[in-house]
Amino acid sequence: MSAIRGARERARAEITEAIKEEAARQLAVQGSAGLSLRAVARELGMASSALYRYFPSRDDLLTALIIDAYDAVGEAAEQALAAVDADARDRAAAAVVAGAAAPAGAAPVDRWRAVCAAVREWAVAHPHEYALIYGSPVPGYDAPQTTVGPASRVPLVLVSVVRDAHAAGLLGVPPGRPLAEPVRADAVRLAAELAPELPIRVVAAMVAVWAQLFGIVSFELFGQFNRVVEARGAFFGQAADALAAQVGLTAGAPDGAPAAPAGVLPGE
Amino acid sequence: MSAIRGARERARAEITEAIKEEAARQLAVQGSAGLSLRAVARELGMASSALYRYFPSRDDLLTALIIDAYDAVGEAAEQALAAVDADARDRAAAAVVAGAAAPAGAAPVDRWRAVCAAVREWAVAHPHEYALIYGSPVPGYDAPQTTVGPASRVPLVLVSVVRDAHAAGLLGVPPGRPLAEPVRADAVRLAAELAPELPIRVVAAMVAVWAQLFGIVSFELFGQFNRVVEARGAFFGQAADALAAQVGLTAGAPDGAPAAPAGVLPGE
DNA sequence: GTCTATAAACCGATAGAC
DNA sequence: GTCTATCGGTTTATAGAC
Repeated sequence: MSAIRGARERARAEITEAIKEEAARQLAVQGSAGLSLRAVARELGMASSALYRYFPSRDDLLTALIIDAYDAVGEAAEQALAAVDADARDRAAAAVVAGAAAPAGAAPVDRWRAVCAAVREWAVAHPHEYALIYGSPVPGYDAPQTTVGPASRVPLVLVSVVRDAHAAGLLGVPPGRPLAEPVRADAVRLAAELAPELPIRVVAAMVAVWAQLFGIVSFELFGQFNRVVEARGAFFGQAADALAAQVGLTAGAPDGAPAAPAGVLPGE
Repeated sequence: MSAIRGARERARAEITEAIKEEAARQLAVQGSAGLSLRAVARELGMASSALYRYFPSRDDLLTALIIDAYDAVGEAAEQALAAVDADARDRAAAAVVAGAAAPAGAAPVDRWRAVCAAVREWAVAHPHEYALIYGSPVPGYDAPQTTVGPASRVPLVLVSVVRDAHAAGLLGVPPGRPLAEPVRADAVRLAAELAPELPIRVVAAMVAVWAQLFGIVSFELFGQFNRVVEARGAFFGQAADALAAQVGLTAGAPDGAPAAPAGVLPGE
């Protein structure tokens, strides 16, 4: 009895997944405004009315797709961070055999770069899902509160990189003038929510950098770089480095000295 | 005879304008994908088929709207620059009476700020036109070559601010590491096209800054700043200052001296 | 140049049989 | 849970009268 309910739920989950997959495929050619329940049903060989057993309305399907997209890019960012750390630990272990320093993650700037690159790579690989979450709002659609959790995964990864750097004493002071008071107030509130130990200036800089990062990705994906920037990956890597500097992550030593040579992404 | 042709053409131009106006109004509630020739006709009290005498297809109407939007934001930027210069000249003239220096435009950073603010203000005032040109690409629509001229008005204004600063010896060296080779190649090509006298690093930085500027505007307009940034205008102003520093515009002195509180990175 | 009429589609959502 | 049938709308685009 719980067995047949299990099977039923499994079947339901499978069909739900198939619907979302087909919907995502349609998103890729029609855009979010062209997503049609009927077309999805047609392609899946079901009656359009059957879909309503899985998604009570078109907007609910859209919400599911949006959450999936946020989760996908968030997971890409998290995994990229884990991967760059694992890689660094491997190297460190090899060095320890030769008699060197302690185990740790990768250098802050390398972690930052890895996360940024992962976001861009996910976006390039899934341009329509990207447009769904970071492009023009879908007209007539209001994102429910359930999307904010998944939406904050990428920013949280970026924050964690900066927090770790700060904890390790590897975070400098971001450049720029003192914060205007209302800006400071926003940053204070954000800092209290997600990183109380970080300097307020750093928090404020992170918000700006967060928007700027996606600005570059959006310009590439939405065609603004056509006939302007050809070396997209290298350009992005350079920009990511500059963004790191803006939040106080320096390329080299704790405080001052600049370190490594030119900065192109490993994946490029 | 040429009189009646003149009248006819005037009437035609007026109706064309009315169509575009109504279409823009619809864009504001439906989004670009929901723009419908029939609805425009209905609202204008004409038969839908009559519109085809003015725009051969829906895409042509869309193209006209896109060009208008690019022109509008470009003009806003140009006028803001002219206004800030005029204002500075007024003040200078008043000072001359008191026996001070020669006439000139405003300070480079102020000009930069004015242009950035004008772009944002136009975007906030015309969110749907903004989304049309800087948001997700309209599915199934390919922008014709005729849009690239109007599209480059804003970047050209930004370039002119930097060029003037450079000519006046008021441009510093942008912070950051040396350019990776493919990025340099893009920047060299762009520099040859639109500002041969500018240092390559500055040109490269300008491209990044251009994308970042619109990244901030897009995040604000597309809802990513909801419940995150409340002091939108002040935040944007601060970010615009940081972007100015990235292209080498410093807040203060002519040449080297980092006049303002920490204009450039410590590592550079 | 504007109209009516029409073609040939499409859509979200619901009712009710099975 | 899936189906058929249907309601009540929508669209782009064209034909042909005036």
